[in-house]
Amino acid sequence: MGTVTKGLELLNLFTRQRPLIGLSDLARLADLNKATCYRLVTELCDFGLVEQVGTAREYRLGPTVLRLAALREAQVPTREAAMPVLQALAQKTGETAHLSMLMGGALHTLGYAYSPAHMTRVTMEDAETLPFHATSSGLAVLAFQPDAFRDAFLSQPIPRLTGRTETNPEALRARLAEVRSLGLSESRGTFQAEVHSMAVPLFDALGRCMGAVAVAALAMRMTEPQRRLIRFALTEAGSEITTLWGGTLPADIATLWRLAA
Amino acid sequence: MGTVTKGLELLNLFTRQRPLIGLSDLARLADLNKATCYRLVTELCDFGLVEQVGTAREYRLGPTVLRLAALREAQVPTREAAMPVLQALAQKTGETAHLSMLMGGALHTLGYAYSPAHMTRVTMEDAETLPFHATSSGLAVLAFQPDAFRDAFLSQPIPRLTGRTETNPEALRARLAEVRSLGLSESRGTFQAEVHSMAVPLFDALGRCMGAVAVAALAMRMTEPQRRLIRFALTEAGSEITTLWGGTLPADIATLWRLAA
DNA sequence: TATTTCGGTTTATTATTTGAACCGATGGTT
DNA sequence: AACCATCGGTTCAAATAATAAACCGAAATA
Repeated sequence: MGTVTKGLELLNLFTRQRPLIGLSDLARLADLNKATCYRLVTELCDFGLVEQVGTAREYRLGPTVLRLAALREAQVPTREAAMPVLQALAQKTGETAHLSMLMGGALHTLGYAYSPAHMTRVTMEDAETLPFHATSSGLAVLAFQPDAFRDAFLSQPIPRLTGRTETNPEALRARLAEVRSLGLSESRGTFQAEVHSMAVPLFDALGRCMGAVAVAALAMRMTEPQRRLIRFALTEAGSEITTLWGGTLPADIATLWRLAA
Repeated sequence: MGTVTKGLELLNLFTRQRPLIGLSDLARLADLNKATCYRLVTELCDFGLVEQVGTAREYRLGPTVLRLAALREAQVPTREAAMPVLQALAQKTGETAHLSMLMGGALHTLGYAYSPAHMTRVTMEDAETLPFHATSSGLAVLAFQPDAFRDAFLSQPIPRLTGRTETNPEALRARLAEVRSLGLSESRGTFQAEVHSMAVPLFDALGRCMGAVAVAALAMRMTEPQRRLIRFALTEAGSEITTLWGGTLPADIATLWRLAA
């Protein structure tokens, strides 16, 4: 592994649950020598990707990430462009709509929109990491990745997150084949017990799957007519966002979606 | 210079004017061997900080920056917290309000707000780099940096940007002393010929200057009464944002601002 | 068709990274 | 108050990873 990667991996240790990390913790979490870790985190600090805060001298993500994000959105308005579609999707379905994207090999929440239709709803957090095997978005994306990527993921240990999480690699392989044949994925309580969701993949200009749009609802509201409605709204939103991103829907997916509608 | 820094410096080559860069260009711009550059940019790609686009295989900033920015804002709502103050400032002064922050040793635009009061206005771009010597924000921030930082900047060649730009290091040193004694800075056509602006510094919890708020107007509208109004609104906004950021206004600055009002 | 430049790869040489030991400071515990 | 563990940070010889030049086929450019 290159030194740059080692340094960048440090950034991944900062999460919503653990926003502040001291030097020793950082070294332990990253499995690095403390001196090495110090040198790396100092370089990240100099660049502003990380900053040191308060008297405890703990580290956290720095302001430079905001600048880079502003530059990125100015050039490729990924999030901004998709948000209106997401809001419309939440509106049409009366449930939580959700956009995720592959970032550095993992799937992360890019944005979401709620519907005021019900007093109970599935809530989301930006930048959250989504497990490939236990979410509809994860399945939708994993199904359309190159074989090598899928194989690499399925050969790792797969954690059970709820009583219904599928953890058998071969069973998952079958589910992914099914997702490919439908152009659409579902999860039923496999990530959070009371949540059912449906998702469709999103594609870039080269036909690579880059992310997913999903609708998540409390299990009890996922009736058959509601699922039909969601399926229709989802495929529509999937087409729109793919287009907005300058992507092209693979012909077979387009056909599948037309049939589903 | 560490390898991580070398890799991160590549990120700084992507700007609003030059969002896409090919491998050879990247190597030339960074003054690196092509093989070295390739290895570095590949590592950035793997992490998603950079992505390769289209058939020309050019590189641009990647989606991971969005995820990091979301995490950062969730923990430290720097931008989000300051935006309402900025909007109020634009409203009160009838001119463009502008927030900048030190990021990795350079000053960058973090946000801005326009006023509808006039049909002509100073326009801004997010993430733009602001020269320390030629903008009111730059002077406000530079004035309150540690001596080593200021000396390092002033010992570099200082570019002339307009006919009125001050480029003499000693003259600049005098201006910075003046800014310190007023707690406020001004620029008159030193960055863009027709723009006058005023700025105040912002401080963090340890009393370090982290950025600036500014109001920028067309030169012809910067009358003396207007400057008084702006001075008052700016110091108010500076106090508010410093507080929102969890910072503390140095006692002497607080006194200077009270006198100015 | 000839030539340059492109993105990417290979290799021995070289310079950087690494990790154990160490430092003074801090903060509980006895 | 003495003790002990742990903190952030530093040092330096040993080990490893980064580097640069030459090279490749493909694609522009002439």
